[in-house]
Amino acid sequence: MIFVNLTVNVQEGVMEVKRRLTINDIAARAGVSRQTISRVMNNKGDVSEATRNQVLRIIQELGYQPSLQARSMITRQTNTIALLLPDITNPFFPEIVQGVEETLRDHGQNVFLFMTNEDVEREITCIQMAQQYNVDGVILCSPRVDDANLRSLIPNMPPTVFLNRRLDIEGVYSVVIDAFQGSYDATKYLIQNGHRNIGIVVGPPRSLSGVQRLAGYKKAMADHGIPLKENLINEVQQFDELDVYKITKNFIKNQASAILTYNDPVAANMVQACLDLKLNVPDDISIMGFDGVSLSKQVTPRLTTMAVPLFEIGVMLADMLIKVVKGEELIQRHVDIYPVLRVAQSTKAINKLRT
Amino acid sequence: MIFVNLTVNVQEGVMEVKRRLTINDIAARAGVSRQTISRVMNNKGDVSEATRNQVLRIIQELGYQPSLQARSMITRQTNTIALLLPDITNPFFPEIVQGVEETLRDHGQNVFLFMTNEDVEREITCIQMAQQYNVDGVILCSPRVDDANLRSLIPNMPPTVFLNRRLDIEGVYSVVIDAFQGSYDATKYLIQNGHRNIGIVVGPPRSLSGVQRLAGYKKAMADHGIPLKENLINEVQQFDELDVYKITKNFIKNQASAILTYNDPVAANMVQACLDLKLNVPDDISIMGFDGVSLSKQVTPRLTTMAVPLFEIGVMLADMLIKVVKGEELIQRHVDIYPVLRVAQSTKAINKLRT
DNA sequence: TTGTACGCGTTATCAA
DNA sequence: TTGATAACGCGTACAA
Repeated sequence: MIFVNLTVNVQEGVMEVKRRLTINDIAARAGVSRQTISRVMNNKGDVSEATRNQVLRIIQELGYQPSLQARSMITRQTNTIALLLPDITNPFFPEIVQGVEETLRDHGQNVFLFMTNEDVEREITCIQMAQQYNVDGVILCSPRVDDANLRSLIPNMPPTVFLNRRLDIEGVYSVVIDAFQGSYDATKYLIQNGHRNIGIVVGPPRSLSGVQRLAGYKKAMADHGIPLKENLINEVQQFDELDVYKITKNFIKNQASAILTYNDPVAANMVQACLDLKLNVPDDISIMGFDGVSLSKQVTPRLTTMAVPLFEIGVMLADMLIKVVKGEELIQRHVDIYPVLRVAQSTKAINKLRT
Repeated sequence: MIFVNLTVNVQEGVMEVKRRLTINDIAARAGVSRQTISRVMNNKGDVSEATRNQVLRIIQELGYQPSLQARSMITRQTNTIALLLPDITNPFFPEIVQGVEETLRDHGQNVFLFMTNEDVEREITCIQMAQQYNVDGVILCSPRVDDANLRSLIPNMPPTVFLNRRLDIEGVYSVVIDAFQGSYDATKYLIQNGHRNIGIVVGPPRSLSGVQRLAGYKKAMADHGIPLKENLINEVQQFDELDVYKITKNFIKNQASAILTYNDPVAANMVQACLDLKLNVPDDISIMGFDGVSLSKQVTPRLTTMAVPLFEIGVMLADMLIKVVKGEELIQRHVDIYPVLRVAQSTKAINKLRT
């Protein structure tokens, strides 16, 4: 948006107007046609060395910047992608965004950021917005269980890569953190460290990963012959209604020796709740986080957690999308990410005799 | 990007092609001219109720979505703003982004996200990108001290609101957190709680707020008649070279009873360093954070910090920009934000006898 | 109330 | 090697 000043005659007299500097201005100044300018800028077609230098000099001098909108009307590419996520204040996302942004930048793509607040209506609105802006692709994270809505949108969507949602539809791609496996491994780790009364907090049944986590937990318990206790399974109905103190007390009342949470912030809050209730972590109770965000290393005790390579996930999402947009064949349409156990200070082996 | 299927005759026979559905398709289908469609979509001009309904039905049915690029070529508004920040993984930013995004959304504006990594080159590139996309406005956070570069860019920039940088130039707006006052108040609080050996970590001299923090600290010390000790002032030369353990040890060696940090993550790390060094916080040493991000409430002990209303700052930035973009007069071109002391558990009054 | 003609800034096609 | 012309999808001024 580099401007040129013009004096214009209007009824009232003379006026100074700012107008965007266009390719025509450069052409006029250089005494050549628009075409030549275009050719120089895009390195397409033959231009004599003399004209090229002349044109480049003028572009430089006047500070001309082409309008990407006008360009994309012709090329049918906007070099923009839409990144939809529920909530950037969830520490799960910033690193992913970082990975996405850096990778896309390297490929000349820019990012439209949409925040959907876990709201389906809004999600649809955002997708439509993205479509109206003619984005080249979409990276979409909507961690809820209602494929139906999404499926109906997909046929009309630009190339899309999903995070944490696997849809087996032609032309749909995804990176999915294996919450089942993560939860299974976490539970197994606790069991192997002598815990039998293992509590678990999971998100609402609407949450895709919540369902999988619970399944992983149950499978691990079953595989080790430990009967489930309903009062050690705490399903939060709404994320924003999570009352950590209440459920912590509840777990304690039911003699949990270890608790599995669904992310590090919840684990951190639970550690505080325990301390406030005069319980030592991990001596009296073990608490596990999930995701391995930086917070998990900043709290005391440092959280034992199932670490996920967030930045790399962002890079993958972007890389996959770039390939699809470019029309390259993707070898893997779906990538599974396995969380890795990272043992720190918030969990502890207990006396096997304790039940 | 809602498509229409076309059968096209090509040399080899017949081919199926997807093409974007345009206003012309709707017009043809409805048996009216494009203009009528346009009028309906934008609620401009008179359209008979019958035609309007007819048109709306067809739009709905075919799922037509206008191209915002084409539209903005005419209207000269893209309804997009660029948000430039150094690093979204810094917990200072997500809440601000949230505030910005929600507010802009309410005004029909969408967000281009650019991450600059504290790199001047990249910052300039991003600004140019934003210009090429014809964004309506820019929200820019570049917390470094080199106004010169920026000043030369400003004349050609779309309306811009700065975060944490005040430039007294006509048509430039800003929201600035008063790091001087914040640091002054933090220091004063510690002094009033009996501390005299107060250490401070500040960012590199290139960092705008770093300079101000140091000034605030020095002023508070001077105002209370406490002589400065050079070895209690620790200027980090590069943010990424920050070695919290080393400086913590150094502070301890120099008998600091309290330490001022420049943000909550650093404070959290320092707390851990102290614990690892067998010092209790706050009994042996008081540590203060800055910003009051959620981390400050999640660590143990909870951090005493200078809280800043991050979400609201995002809202302000967006509100100001919206007004400027709409050509409304801004009463306040600059807004100062004063950090508020939030006392928690990481600081403590000490025996006045101790030096 | 509706339609015609033009322009926005760029690239693609073809001819010179 | 270069230029004229059309096209992209839409909105606006004006005419019908």
